[in-house]
Amino acid sequence: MSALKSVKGTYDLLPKDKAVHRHVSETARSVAERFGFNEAVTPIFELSEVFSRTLGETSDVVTKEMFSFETKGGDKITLRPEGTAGICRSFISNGLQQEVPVKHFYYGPMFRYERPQKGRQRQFHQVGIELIGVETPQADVEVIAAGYQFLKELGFADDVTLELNSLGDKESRAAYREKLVAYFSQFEDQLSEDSKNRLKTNPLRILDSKDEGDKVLVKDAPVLGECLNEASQAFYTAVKEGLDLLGVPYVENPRLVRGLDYYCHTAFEFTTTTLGAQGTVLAGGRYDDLIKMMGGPQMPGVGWASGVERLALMMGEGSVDLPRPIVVIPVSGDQQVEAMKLAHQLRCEGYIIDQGYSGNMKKRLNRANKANACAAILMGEDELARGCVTVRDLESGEQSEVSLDDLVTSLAKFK
RNA sequence: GCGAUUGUAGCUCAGUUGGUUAGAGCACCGGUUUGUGGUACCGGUGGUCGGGGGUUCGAGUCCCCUCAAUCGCCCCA
Repeated sequence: MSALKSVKGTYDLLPKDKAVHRHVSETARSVAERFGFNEAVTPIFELSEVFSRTLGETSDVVTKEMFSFETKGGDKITLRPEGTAGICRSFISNGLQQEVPVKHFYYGPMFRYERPQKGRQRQFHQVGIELIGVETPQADVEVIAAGYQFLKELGFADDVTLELNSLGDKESRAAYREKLVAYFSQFEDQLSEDSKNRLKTNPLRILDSKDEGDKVLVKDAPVLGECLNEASQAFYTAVKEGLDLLGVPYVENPRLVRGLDYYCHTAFEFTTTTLGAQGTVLAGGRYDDLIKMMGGPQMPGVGWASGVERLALMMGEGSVDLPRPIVVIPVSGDQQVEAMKLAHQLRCEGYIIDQGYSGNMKKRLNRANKANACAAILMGEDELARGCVTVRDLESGEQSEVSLDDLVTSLAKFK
């Protein structure tokens, strides 16, 4: 009880629950591949500057959520809090501008030092895709459509809402920021403490403040859309038209902003009301200046990340079954060796075979039940003498004798 | 980082205004059944009551600290 436990914000994923997580990540991989994104794996830690230089020095992720440490050689290392920075670093390191457009899918653990809650852990998992090297809205449409298809194949088409906004290009955003700061500054003393800080660090975030007082002020705040210049306007329209064309439903949310500095133009979020405060299930946007900020070439990109734990939570415990084995049971100790040999042969033929290690037949059948086995192969002295075994269908209870020569083919229905 | 709630067996929980040896269901192990599972009945293992300190003749129960989880804020997937 007071023995060892996993550290705060981490947890053990046992096979039953992992089956659900795996279904989520495999679905993502499958959809990504159909959209032309193949899996890349980057290290789960990077030099700290990979994140601090790109996420924005004032972002919460950098100021309070990074898991950082120093190596014996004095390198400052950070466990990755998100996936995009690593993919972009890898793009630069490997000279991938030669192979543009680059389309990567990733899956793996991320780390954020924050207060754990349901659907929010210190070590958690994300799947994501990044499309690098395409500056036209076609890329945004494809990326968002892939995200929608992923959620749809998990069965969440009706549980999520796609919220869409445009942050505009650099010029538009700077103009808006100025307008916004001017507006809120007149009411500075009426703003919540949090928003007073946000006014200095990230004024856009005031727009989605949950403080009631702030909400009143936000209602009359200037809207980003008004500040979009012609090019940004056209880009946004093209994205919307593309989504309409593909039948991807969305809701425009002019107050949707991003926490990380590197986003521009398209920002989107798939949200759900079923997870309490952790409503965002898949989110992303366009990051045209990120790679340049990191010291690489000017290279546009767009992508998203999605929280595996949150989606697994939505799926529900036990919503995905573990593979069902066929169990090999020697009727008495005399058939133990034969059973082991047969189990091995069938495994080599591609069957999922379980075998008990002790106990009489009753106990072994009992365990077969608990393992959710679909069939049992009973090996008794009598039938072995005839070169046969008994195959019992554990679903129906029907059983019949099968000659060892025909066994592999007659088991096919249990595969 | 801030605020609130919770913490008794592997799991879900009971445990009166502080009072002897802390209970139940499920799960697990064994038996009824020495070649046939999921049912039923019987029996058994398992707890320093999250941890530490304090008040008291006496603490699972009251107080303080600490750890963890849950909910909300910040922020985010």
